[in-house]
Amino acid sequence: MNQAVATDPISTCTIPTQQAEQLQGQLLDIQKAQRMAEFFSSLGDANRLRILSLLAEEELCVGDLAAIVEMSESAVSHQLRTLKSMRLVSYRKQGRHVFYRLQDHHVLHLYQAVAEHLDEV
Amino acid sequence: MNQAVATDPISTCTIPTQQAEQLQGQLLDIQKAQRMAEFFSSLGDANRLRILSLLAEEELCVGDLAAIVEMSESAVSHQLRTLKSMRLVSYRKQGRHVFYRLQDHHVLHLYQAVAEHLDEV
DNA sequence: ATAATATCTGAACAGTTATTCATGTGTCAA
DNA sequence: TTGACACATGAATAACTGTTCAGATATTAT
Repeated sequence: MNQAVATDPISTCTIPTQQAEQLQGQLLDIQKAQRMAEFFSSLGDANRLRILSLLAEEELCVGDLAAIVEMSESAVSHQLRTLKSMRLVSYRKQGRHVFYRLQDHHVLHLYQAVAEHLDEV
Repeated sequence: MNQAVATDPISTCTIPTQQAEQLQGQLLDIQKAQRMAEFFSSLGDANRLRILSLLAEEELCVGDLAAIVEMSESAVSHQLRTLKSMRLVSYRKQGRHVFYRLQDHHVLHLYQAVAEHLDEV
């Protein structure tokens, strides 16, 4: 149905229009770009990274996390919420405690890769 | 000199204080956490990712980038500025054009890793 | 029940960020 | 020189984000 939509010609300055159109095909589509951006953003906060650095060692409850990173329990809870929504952490409830842990080690590898990358420079 | 600073005892709820102190040693220090957060944040914007996805293919000037991603040249220039400050892209000037390219392929690998990670779920 | 503990939640506020707009700089062509 | 083009920059505005605060929920102990 909506194939061959006549879009405006791309007004380029150095490359031919045809090449520009081809590159537009390579272009990361907006929705995926948005999802990736949200993922990276979820790692784009120092306190969330600090929390993750602890959870990389062992599972911890909110109160202990808060005590160790020296943040309010509320602030930690809010941050865990966003980490949870990005599936970076999961949790189990035990009595009145909630223990959080890394959801998988993909994240840890990413974290380590960037840590090393920044040391290089 | 400033070793053995007597800090307040950590008031934990489930783990012993001693363990909490040990974990505090494992904790990502604030300055490094901040640098890592800035790095991840620089990837935390859909338009910047889209720009990077093009530069992953080939070097491009600002005007062509703007035309392909359909943003104003000013907006693209601002974004390139932050990518440049994070050493994600570099550039060369040629006449009145400025050609940007990925600074290294570390970034590309990171980008690809996350792209795949998000496809998994 | 009541109180204390552990966590979560929503509103509010401050700080940050991305875009637009107007303007400035540098390069090329006529 | 003049004008057009490519890009950069600063200010302003709107949207977003992280924290605090007050209060809600749920669990355990008394």
